[in-house]
Amino acid sequence: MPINMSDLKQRFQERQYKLTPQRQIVLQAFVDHPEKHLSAEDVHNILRQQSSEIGLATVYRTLELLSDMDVLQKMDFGDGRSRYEINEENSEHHHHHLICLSCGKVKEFEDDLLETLENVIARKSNFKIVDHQVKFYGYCDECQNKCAD
Amino acid sequence: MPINMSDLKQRFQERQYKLTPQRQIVLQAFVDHPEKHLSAEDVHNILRQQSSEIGLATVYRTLELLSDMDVLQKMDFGDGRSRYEINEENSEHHHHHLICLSCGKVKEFEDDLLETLENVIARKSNFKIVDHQVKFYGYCDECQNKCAD
DNA sequence: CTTAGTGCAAAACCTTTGCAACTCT
DNA sequence: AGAGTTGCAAAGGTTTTGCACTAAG
Repeated sequence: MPINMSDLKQRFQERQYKLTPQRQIVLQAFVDHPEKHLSAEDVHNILRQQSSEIGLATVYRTLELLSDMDVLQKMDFGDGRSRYEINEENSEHHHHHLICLSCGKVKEFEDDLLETLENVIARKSNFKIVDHQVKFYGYCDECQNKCAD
Repeated sequence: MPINMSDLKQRFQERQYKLTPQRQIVLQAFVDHPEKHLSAEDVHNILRQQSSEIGLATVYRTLELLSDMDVLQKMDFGDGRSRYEINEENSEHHHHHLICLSCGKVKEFEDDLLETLENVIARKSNFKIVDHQVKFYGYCDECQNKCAD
């Protein structure tokens, strides 16, 4: 269960934020599109298509707010816009992103090995790590077959 | 030795690029500022300060060109602009970036452990990895001491 | 009711592009 | 000489902001 609704309500209350319909439908867009990395415009389009009118500025403000609350995670794939995905709170299992340099698709890869690395870093450089983001660039299965680049 | 000048000349010739003074001073800015992650504007300012006039558009075009040539590596630290650093060709030893969530400083950490992970991924998901970028978010030594956040 | 949130349009940024002038090779 | 390069200004695209209006708690 990715999102706990009652817990969410509480986290809004704590900060005296209001749980408006706009904020709910933005979050719903991410629930409806798992494994996607939606940009602000993506979210805006999804909501317009389902006749849930919302201003683009509100989308931006909501994405920032949800990121600050650690409900979403902001990320960058080098395509000139920020993208977001739901932040799994049981962050026991991290996943990494495999970005294909040929077709641009982004795949995910489950892995926990980085915990080890985090510990090494914490010890060696006295840096208290709270999160990480890993991107691998390469060529996906399909593109490798198309042409041996 | 980070940059081999005669090798560089050759790589320009191969692609019929010209080794103009502008391109040289942009690259020089990175040589003069190791361990920094310069943005286009950073480079522009550095060059203006040393009275090496250059157009900002040229800086952008040069940074893109040098990235395509793998002389520089483009990266994103989430501050709304692209940053670049010299791409060590003896890429035997990778380094990761430790980004402090409090003061924003970026430290580097040398490490090779990720090779292992790359092999695991290549086997499991049939993805041919050619590069990776790892960012760790947390709190640096100084900021940990200032306040226990 | 009171405070926070929304929508719109304008502004702010970073980055790219068209084009005439220029310069490496 | 000729192809590639520069600089400037304008355009493009994403994100932020000011402000009057609206709605959640």
